[in-house]
Amino acid sequence: MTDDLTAAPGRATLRDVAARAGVSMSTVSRVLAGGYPTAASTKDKVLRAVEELDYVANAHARALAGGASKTVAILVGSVAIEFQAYIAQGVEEQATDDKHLCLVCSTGGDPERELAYIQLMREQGARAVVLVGTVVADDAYHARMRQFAQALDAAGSRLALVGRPPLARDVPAVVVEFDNEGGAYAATSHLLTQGHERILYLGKQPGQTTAEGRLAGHLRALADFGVESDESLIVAGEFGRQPGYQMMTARLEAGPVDFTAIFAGDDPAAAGAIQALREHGLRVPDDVSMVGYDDLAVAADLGLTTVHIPHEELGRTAVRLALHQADARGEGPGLVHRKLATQLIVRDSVRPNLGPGGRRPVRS
Amino acid sequence: MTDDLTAAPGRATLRDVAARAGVSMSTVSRVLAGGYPTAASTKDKVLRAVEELDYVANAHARALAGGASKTVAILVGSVAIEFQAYIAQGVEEQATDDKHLCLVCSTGGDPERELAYIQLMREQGARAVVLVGTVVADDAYHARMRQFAQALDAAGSRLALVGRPPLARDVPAVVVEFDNEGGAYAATSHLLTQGHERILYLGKQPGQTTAEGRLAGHLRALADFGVESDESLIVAGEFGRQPGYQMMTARLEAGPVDFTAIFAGDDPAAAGAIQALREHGLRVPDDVSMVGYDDLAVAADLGLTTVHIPHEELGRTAVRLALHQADARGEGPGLVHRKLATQLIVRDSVRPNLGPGGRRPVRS
DNA sequence: GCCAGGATAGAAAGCGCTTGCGCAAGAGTT
DNA sequence: AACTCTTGCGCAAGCGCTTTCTATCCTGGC
Repeated sequence: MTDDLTAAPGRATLRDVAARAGVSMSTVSRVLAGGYPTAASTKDKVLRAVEELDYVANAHARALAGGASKTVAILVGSVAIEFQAYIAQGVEEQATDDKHLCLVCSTGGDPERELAYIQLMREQGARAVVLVGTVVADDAYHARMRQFAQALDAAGSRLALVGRPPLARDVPAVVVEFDNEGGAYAATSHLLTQGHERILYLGKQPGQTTAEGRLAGHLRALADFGVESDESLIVAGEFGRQPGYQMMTARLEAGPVDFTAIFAGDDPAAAGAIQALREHGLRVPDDVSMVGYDDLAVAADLGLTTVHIPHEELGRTAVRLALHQADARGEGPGLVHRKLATQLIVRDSVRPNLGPGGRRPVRS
Repeated sequence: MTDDLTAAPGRATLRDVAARAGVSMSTVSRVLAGGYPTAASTKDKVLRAVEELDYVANAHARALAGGASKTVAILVGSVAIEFQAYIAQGVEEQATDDKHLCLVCSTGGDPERELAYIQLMREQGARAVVLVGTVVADDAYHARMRQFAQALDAAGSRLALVGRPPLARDVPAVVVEFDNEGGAYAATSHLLTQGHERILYLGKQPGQTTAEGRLAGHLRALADFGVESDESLIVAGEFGRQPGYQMMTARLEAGPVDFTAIFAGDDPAAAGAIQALREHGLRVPDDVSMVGYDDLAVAADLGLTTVHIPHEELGRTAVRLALHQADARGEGPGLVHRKLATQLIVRDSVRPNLGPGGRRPVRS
């Protein structure tokens, strides 16, 4: 029915097209590539032959002969993790805009697999390899990563780290971070401005740069507003819904509600905390105010005030920088470092604190 | 510091390794490929040379010479759409399990781009191309898609459709659907069993097979329980949070609350509807019961009773079937069709209806 | 009218790797 | 002791495409 042209078994090659069009392979190649003077009649014949044979170029042969391969790879823990999916989306878009193909690999958060994939991407000749998400990094991992960065660079490719700290100043790589400290400062400032002084911080994780940045911003805001920080108001735990729920539950069962607001390390943790609060008869924001971080879908659903991270822009920036390293002025030899701003998104999870011990906004 | 081995500019080739190891290229190739008798000493020399030169194979050359390319492609509307991300995750996992690389492309829901990408995947020699998500399909689109399926098949590749109806019985492709009708039947039955008879259905979309299946299941349940269906209880509109909010708001403002439960076409729509209800002073499940569909994260957050779709399994099944077509018995010539079961997930958004006009459960 | 130079197109040399084929040797076979 | 199998490895032929390097032919300029 529709197969009048897929006559030949297998797949037509450049040679077949050339034969059919009655020209040389070089000519066909040039017509297809463009940018070379070709007689209209010849071009016609070639195009017709291509059509008739349903010719499809072999990308591998092309890459082999032509050199560059035009692919960008992104290694995520999982695309099913919203945060990483957004970044992947940005990477994919920018790659497409730059006429590159996007290879996505899930590492499952396993450093071993991540390293293995980088190697694989080297084989693929990926022009850029962007790494997203957290992995526990020991020294061996760091060393190999440095080596990879070097190797990729030597091969005209580039390693890009998103949301991770730079490996070192002398390692050629693109690093795109977002402002954890600044966003947290804004969030806590918002709470303080609304009269909250006893703010519970959920999600302290020593050694995890993202978490550390947020806590630092929180503490700096406290200090700037002249509010003493209270160790008992900082609870350690991971990010995520489940941990958030557990941290909150534990805190509620361990003692009194001696805080009027909560700053959850990320939105999912906030969601979990909200559930825990509800189970203890506490409502947000009626009884307790809450702010989160990341601005994921759940934040919108819950009406949660949070800190927006320009996820897609992070991804886009990473590949843009990696692909056009010429435009990018680095800090160290080859190191290009960017930090994107975050932004406070005010919704309905914070209420002014007017109760006993509370006070009106410090300024305006 | 760590670059004692990346001495050579550019990248070491098989030839370099062979020279360094003092053997022929063929030998190196065989050692690396394995599955060929090789003297231990030779193998040692080769491996050492590989190490010393930091040799990385050229995947393109390998694909060109060896034949197969070992990549699987997935075309989604956007990985930032949770539903599709889950499926992509499944595809990625199965591809990895089968030693394939996974190429992810976002079409933005544009049929044109989708078609263009399929062509590109043909060039890449992808072993399978899985299509996810909805696109408006006109006849021309259908015709070209059929042609692509045919062409991919002829090239030893395979087209896989996830969550879409088959193109035709005679088109070689893998089709993996999930049971919309059955899931909806279960959801509505659940509502009916809880004594709800006046159920508002949100999201009628003629011509959209997914939506049609769900509505059909809903109606069949109604019929089986001897409840007359009421046209006024079926509101047309798209899936998604925004449409859900709007459908609900419009309904609420247009007339009385003459229903005790709501069946939202998908979870986001349910979330939107819940917000609209709240804005009108109605609470779920206190005032109105609600069920959704898809079992996305928001359903867990909202405690929404919904229908679970085995997203990842859909993706995995698609590539499994596409890659091992031998195991798969088809319906038509080359058509492999699977329909995965869905499952009702009961949470806290449905309350028995005991009010006037309500009645105790029909059975049990 | 003759030549420089642009427009066109072909021949051929690879890109880096896999593999069929052939050739040594050492290991078994009668 | 002559002979057939393995085992181990090198040779060389491509895989399908891009890209110099050339070879024509045609045009205008002086």
